[in-house]
Amino acid sequence: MPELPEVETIVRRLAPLLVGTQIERVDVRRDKSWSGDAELILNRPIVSISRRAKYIITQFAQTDWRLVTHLKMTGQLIYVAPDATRVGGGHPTADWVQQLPSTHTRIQFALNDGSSLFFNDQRVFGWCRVMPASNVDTLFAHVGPDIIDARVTDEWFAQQLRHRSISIKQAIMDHTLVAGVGNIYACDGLHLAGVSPTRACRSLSQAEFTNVLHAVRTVVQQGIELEGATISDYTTVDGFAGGYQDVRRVYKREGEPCLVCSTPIIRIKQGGRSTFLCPSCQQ
DNA sequence: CTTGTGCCCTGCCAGC
DNA sequence: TGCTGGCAGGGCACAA
Repeated sequence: MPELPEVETIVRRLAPLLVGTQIERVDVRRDKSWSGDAELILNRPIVSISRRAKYIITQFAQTDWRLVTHLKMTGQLIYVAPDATRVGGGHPTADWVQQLPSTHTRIQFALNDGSSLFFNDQRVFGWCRVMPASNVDTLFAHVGPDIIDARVTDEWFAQQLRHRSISIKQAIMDHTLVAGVGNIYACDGLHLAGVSPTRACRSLSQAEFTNVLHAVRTVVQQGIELEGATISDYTTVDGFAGGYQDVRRVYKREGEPCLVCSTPIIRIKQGGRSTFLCPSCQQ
């Protein structure tokens, strides 16, 4: 489940590989995963690849048309160099190369340097869209600042939530408020903060809001440093796992001991989503 | 404006 | 063994 750290990792790895190259061909293997006119972005040097919230934006020279990608839960971007080696220097095992395109490959991009980029997505929730820059602005008009953005101050964060009746967990996952936080880092952040995910926002003090904000930021930053969490489908662009899953605090650790107090982690439902918490540390 | 619900889609897995 | 129903979930449309 790619969240801000996973998408950030993908963008950091992909940018130096793709900037300056041109997309020569787009092979749409599943219509649902693509919209817009691919011709508008073909054979133009890629100028930049960036991230906003969990969206990936690719800019091309001399055009306002952008390629915007959202991986949703199971999307992957996998880069294969011209000689079919992994970016990380791993040996190109036959099975790894032959797996691409796989049954889950929805879009295949052919670059002018002979490399390929595969957009894989098991559940077909993710998408790639060609859209003008103005539509990208519209897309982000109602997306809050990234959780790691310095403009999210302690005071502003508390101000936004102080009178809300929704739970603190649902609030930090609401990307119209702050963007980039999904289930993994929301659960782990609240555990680090020692705050119950079921607490209504309006019951938190200023100190607790500050505590929660800083804790969520801490785990998100840790996720970036460890190149994301590989729990189900996420991989780095060269097909390797991230490192955050090994240090995660509560997410998908139901029944396992709390890292702080050894109480078994429990799972509850909030708004149709699973929430993991320590019933002792997070009263 | 705020909050809640259902939908999109596929593969996995527990249970029979 | 083989089938089936339930589940997972980010973002959005829509209802209340």
